[in-house]
Amino acid sequence: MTNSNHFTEKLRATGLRPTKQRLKICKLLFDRKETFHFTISDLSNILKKETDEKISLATIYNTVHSFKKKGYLKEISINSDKTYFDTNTSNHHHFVNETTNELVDLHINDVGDIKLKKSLPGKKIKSIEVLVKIENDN
Amino acid sequence: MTNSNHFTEKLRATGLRPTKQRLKICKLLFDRKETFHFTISDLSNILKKETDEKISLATIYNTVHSFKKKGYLKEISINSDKTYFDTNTSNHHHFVNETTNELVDLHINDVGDIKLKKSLPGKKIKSIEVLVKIENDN
DNA sequence: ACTTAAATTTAGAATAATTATAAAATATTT
DNA sequence: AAATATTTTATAATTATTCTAAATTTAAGT
Repeated sequence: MTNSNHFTEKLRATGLRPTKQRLKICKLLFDRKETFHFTISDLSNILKKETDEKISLATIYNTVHSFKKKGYLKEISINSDKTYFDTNTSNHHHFVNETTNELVDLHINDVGDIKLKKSLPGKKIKSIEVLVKIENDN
Repeated sequence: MTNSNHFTEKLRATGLRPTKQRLKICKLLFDRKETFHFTISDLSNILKKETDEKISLATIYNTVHSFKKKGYLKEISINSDKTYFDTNTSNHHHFVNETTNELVDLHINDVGDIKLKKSLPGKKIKSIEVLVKIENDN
């Protein structure tokens, strides 16, 4: 149960009580090598399959939002009808496949320096994000 | 009525009948120097004020979507809770002010060449969009 | 362990944005 | 002007998300 403990500590460290539901969701989201991009609906479906004791939809919303607030997740806006979350919270970019709606991470080092020749007075830059829209070759 | 005629032709040219409602919305959206960023709700509110004969919400949705389909408008995804449309349909980038949610265009020439060091086999790049998140200095 | 207080989960209601429907109005074609 | 196709409209339906308040669980104090 090393993993469980790991998440228990992670949650505690940020002031969240390690409940059954949160631990389950942590395992699902963070026990993987690859970045995971998902919608609430994706997550809900996976949980429905993988879990014997059902987690209510309200809890899934609550959990994802508190994870986001604590910095475990990032929200990404690719298209307006779906809200994606990303387990990769570092600065990075994305490919989005417009045919399939699939998302792929694009590492910050895989994009050359971005030179802005315009700036807005009185504003501070928080981040620069690149979205590469792709489609299947035909 | 040169302007009206102009829009009438524009609409006809793309197979849309120049109705009262569409002409009104055309004038509102395209009779301006600057790019206009708006949500359906913005547009609806402006129309409510500026128009004597009310345009139904369904028509506003229909019109914006057909304008988008015809390429008069671009949809932009900045944050997931608001759907913006943009009268600038050329390739360009955006600043988004995270404090105010305001959008500002960033011309394609104001961003240096973007070098991608990674590519996805079997995929064709359709566009590369940069989003610069800013906030007010303090 | 037992009690209390605070946090969390939950089902279901409420809200908000968008889409669907089908009748009435308008535009175009004949 | 009549016939046909398109568009507008009000309203209903749908969907995603948030709210609410009661029940449950967790953590802390004893």
